[in-house]
Amino acid sequence: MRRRDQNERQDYNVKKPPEELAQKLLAISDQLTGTDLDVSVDEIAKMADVPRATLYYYFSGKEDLISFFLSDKLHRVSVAIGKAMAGEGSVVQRLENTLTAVMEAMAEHPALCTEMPGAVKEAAKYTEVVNEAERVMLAPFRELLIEGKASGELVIDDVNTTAIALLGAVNMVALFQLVQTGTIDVATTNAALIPALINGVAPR
Amino acid sequence: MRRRDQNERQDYNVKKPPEELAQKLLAISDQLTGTDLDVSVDEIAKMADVPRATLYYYFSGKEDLISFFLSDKLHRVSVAIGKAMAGEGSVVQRLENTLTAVMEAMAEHPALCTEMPGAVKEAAKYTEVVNEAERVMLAPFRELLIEGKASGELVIDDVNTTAIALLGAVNMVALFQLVQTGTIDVATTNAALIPALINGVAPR
DNA sequence: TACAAATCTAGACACCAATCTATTCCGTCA
DNA sequence: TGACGGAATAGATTGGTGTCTAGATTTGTA
Repeated sequence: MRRRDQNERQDYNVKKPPEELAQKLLAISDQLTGTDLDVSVDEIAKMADVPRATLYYYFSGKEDLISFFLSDKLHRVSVAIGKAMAGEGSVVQRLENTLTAVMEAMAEHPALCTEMPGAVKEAAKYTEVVNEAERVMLAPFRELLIEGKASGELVIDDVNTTAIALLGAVNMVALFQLVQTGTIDVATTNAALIPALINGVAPR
Repeated sequence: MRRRDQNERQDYNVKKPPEELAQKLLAISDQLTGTDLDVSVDEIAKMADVPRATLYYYFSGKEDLISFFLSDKLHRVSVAIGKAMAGEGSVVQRLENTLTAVMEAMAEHPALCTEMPGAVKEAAKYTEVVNEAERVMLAPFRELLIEGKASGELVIDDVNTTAIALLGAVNMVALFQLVQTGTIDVATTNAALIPALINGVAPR
């Protein structure tokens, strides 16, 4: 699907979709679990009861449309994750809370864990979404790690790598759960996952 | 792209491609880094100098073709990973070696880290590949964890979840490296990643 | 209200990729 | 040797994205 190689087109949408259209689209957003390639623009148009031409009027293409959905999901979870990160408690406690919040976000919006690796892979196309994901899901980890490293509450070599590893671990575990069982059992999964991430696998 | 919903078609290839065709295909396998959607069947056909229709004669469709490539890559790395797992040293040592081997595998065959999450997501379509990935990349971790848990060399709650988390961490770190720098610096990355996974982030 | 500008939409089309269908090729065997 | 059958392939079909244009509708404003 590399049709943009020559004949460059704008990757971003010039016009912002008006509120009403945005509402209609967001209303069907949750039905789009396998958000990426399984749904045609035509289907989206039908579901939202919007002419296809209108979608192309407001969005520069399918990628832009998909980005809109993913961005929405990221926005919706950003507050919870931010709260977990900035809340009360020790750094370790907040790190645990944040891991939980991310897992909950993925449980609630499966596309976040099913599509994000694909978006990262094609970061060139999904610049916006990847940046946003970085802000919402990765930055909190990184900041906690920085804080913990500074205060001695955590022992970390490379903060950035470690943050990515944490997100990757949560993402993959969530993805497996999702594929195998259809949903994510946040409580049970986190009980197994978080200690492994915080304490490692070597005995203390 | 859901054209197979009704009118079910066989997901697997009935005929095995003859040696010559297989050779031609595997010869171009390494040029296919972004293996999944970026390459059309037509391009594969041209690269391998084979008529498109012939590919459809031997493979049940694009997915089957992609699976063929991914399986090949998995086979090629399975020995190294198996060796790391079954080699000399303590469980922790072997776990480190295995983590390194997986990272090296991804460095050598980027598709393994870029495409695997997508394949897991669509496990229904990529049954074969996912099973193979499970055997090659996940089972080694799980077995080491089981062994370590039994011997007390490791402390683990849920072996399965932890194994997935390890793979997810390696995968995501590799993916980021790949996207950001174009290659994976195995030595440097592992130096930062492995301690975090083995020892966790909390101080000892 | 009436007109103009901005916004939106229908419909047709160009293009590309995946896949199916019907044909050709070619070795074997009666 | 010629008809059968599987291997291989050319060409057509289908479905989806993205483009374009002319008209319809809404909005702003005098």
